[in-house]
Amino acid sequence: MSESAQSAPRQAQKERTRQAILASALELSQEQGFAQVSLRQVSRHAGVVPTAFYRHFESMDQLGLALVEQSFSTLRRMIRDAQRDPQVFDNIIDAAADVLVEAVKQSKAHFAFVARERVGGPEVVRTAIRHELDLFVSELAVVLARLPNIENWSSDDVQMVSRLFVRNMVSNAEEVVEMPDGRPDLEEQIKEGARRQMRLIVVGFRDWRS
Amino acid sequence: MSESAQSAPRQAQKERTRQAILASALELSQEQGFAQVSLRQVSRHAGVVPTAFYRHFESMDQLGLALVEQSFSTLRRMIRDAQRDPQVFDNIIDAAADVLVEAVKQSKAHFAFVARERVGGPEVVRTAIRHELDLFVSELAVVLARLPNIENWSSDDVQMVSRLFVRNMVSNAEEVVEMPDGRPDLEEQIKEGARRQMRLIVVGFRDWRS
DNA sequence: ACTTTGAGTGTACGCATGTTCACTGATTTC
DNA sequence: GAAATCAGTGAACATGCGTACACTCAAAGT
Repeated sequence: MSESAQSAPRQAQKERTRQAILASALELSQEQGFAQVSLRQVSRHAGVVPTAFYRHFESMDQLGLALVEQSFSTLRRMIRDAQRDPQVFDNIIDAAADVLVEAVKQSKAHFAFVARERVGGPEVVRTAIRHELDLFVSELAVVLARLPNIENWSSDDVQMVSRLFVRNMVSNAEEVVEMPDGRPDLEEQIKEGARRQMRLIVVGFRDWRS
Repeated sequence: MSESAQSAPRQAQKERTRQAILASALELSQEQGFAQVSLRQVSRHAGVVPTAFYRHFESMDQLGLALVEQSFSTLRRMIRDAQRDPQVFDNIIDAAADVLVEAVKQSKAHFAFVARERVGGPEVVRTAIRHELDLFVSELAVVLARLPNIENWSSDDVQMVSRLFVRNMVSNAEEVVEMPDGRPDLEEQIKEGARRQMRLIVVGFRDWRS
């Protein structure tokens, strides 16, 4: 390597290439789905020869798993931030809707990846995503269980609400992702939809348990 | 053609081959997703030489669209039958849960196809599925609007409930599809989950509108 | 009877793919 | 400053792909 970053320490340059490969795979996946992206396409797009790919990932499957990890670390940061937000205690629903739409907007590509590959990806990737989503449901349940109106619910009920919330999140992420660019009005509409659906879940639950 | 069906009338034999191609594509899609299935794989599996494929479909995309059509005709038959069932008037929710699980079990492959290719398929297929699902939401809304407890709701509300029901149907179809074979206990669990979620939607809606 | 039609065949082509191997040369290690 | 390391190179391969083309030979049309 002599032109793009001459004096980069070796490890840093390697990491940069690794990120270029990850970013390329993520971008190419958006157009055709991860499973249709070839090792050569990714390498080409990352500005690297196909054989160099193997210095970073054993196979395309491993690349896929790395993308799953990256995507969920984004998601986890989102829930951790939301937990610190005092507004969440007053009004989970509006907060969640805001956070969701904002997070999806910020890292659209990662959400798109999860939504798409959850059902459409190679089997190892699908399995990994399912596992991460299950974990995420449990983590969200912990957050929800601390909330004022919920603290005396059974843990099964909390788990179910959490599952419904996550399912909703995935559905709405799908919608935001499939949304044509430059239509912020639609985005507001989706956010409003998400809000109403979450309210529905909470209201329905409260009434049914009484 | 001389061995497999010597004296078949020409048109009938053609139709039979066409169905073999459709069935092959459906089966192969389950393992790898439709987009990874090649024209040659389908032809091979259908017992036909690759070039013969073109006598039936212009391209793999067209095959995909034919599968979408086939899948939704299954779905439509299901809703039409359910509409005749008097039980539906008494208890939409249990009826819907039964019908859903039963229908999915009967034509698992078609539901799997829709659930998978809705987000993971080639763009033309995705678009077609979205369109069909939108239509289906509207059709279901018509059915729902006739129901006793719903007849005085606004049509917007009915449309939204219908959308939530269909979203739920897709989600649950995904679960049934991803379900390991020979575990009827899980199936009952999914059915119960679907029932609870639909009840949630109806209860939530009723209470919020008052 | 004889001609036309058209579903299915077989060969052949150019192209993209995943993986192999021996290599280069700057950075790191000593 | 010599030696070792290792990210990235470039040529070569076998394989599977979509499609073009000329073909066969029963069934359908006359």
